[in-house]
Amino acid sequence: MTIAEPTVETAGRDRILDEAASLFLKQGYEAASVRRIAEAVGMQAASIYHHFNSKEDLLEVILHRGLEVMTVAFDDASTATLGAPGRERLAAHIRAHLAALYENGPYTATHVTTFRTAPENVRTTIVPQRDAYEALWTTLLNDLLTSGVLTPDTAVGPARLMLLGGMNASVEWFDPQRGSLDDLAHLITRQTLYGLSNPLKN
Amino acid sequence: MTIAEPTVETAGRDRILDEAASLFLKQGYEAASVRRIAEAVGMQAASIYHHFNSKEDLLEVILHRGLEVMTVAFDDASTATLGAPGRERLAAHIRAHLAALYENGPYTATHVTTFRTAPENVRTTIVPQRDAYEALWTTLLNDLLTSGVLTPDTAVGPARLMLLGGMNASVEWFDPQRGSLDDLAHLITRQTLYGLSNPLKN
DNA sequence: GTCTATACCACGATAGAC
DNA sequence: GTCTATCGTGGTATAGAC
Repeated sequence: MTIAEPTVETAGRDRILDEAASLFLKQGYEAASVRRIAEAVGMQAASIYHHFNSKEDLLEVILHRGLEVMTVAFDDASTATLGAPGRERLAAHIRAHLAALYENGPYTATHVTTFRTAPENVRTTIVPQRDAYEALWTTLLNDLLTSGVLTPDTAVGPARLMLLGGMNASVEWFDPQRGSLDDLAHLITRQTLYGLSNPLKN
Repeated sequence: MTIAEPTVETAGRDRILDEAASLFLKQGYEAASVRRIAEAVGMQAASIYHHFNSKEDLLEVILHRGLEVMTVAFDDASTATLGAPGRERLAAHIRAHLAALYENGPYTATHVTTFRTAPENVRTTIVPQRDAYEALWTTLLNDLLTSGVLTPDTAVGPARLMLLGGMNASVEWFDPQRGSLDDLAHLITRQTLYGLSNPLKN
């Protein structure tokens, strides 16, 4: 075999990122030590520093990747529902955000749970990409408002914060091993659009 | 003055709890050191250990107090709306939970943000009280379902998780200094009951 | 009840061999 | 690219004077 093996050159690096993100998600950034991360990967703590300059650097890469997963999912949902009715477009984007949280590694869930208390310089670096993701949602909701899908008196800003907050909060209780992601997406879409009130008693 | 001064004997202790809860809220439990907490109080780190056995002990007391604040607020809302219509009762309890988060010290907000990654033995100690608070909400929502305020096909379990999750997630963006708590409560109540959908286009 | 002094340990990170 | 060995720091916590 003289043909080069199709090895992914970042395999070792990605392995570290996977384990680190999982531990940051479960224990929090400060509580997860570099030694413990290295143990999970199966190497010595010092070896981590061949791939990353610092523990903060590790977190920064993970937070960026979490946002990248969300953003790609959002864009995919957008192209997949280009001419579709407003309610379907919203449903697809909700489903996409939840898929980012539960189906593409721990990066997005880790982002969502660790960003608020991350070291300030790390947060500062992440903010622009984060603003860009939120702007995507603002644009989507504004479109739905303009096209009459949402009530005219909808405050788009708070609505976006509530919707994203509610989805992200599901990491506290939703277990993708036990529940169906489609069911969760359907539930959130329905509750967001129509609420819990009994329409017969309005 | 031979009459005893009405001093609160736990003032020093409460002072420590206040500063510790604030720092746990802002930086997370692990990142906030005992030395830093002591500095905020204006004493030496060693003095903290006259009032608490350990840093974990400090966290445990704070988490318990956070739940106590929530529970008292819930019960007050219950007695205040005893004979009231279902929608008003729901509105009052939503407002009460948000008041616990933003108006009675940092305890409830700290509980909500640090419980998930708290050391396991601490979490275990807290769980029963936490379950009791969630049971209060389950009972309330079941009442509203039985009395026809909520759609008959409402899944009370997920509805409770979504509602509490959405309210708790507001700690990431709501600033009680800048926004009105009544407005927030009204917004969440309205969105929970009726959703964002334009009723004219249903 | 608060202080000074300090024990002891785990942390992030580096040096340098292989 | 991973290892062993180690450095320096800051962490929780304790001892004992005042």
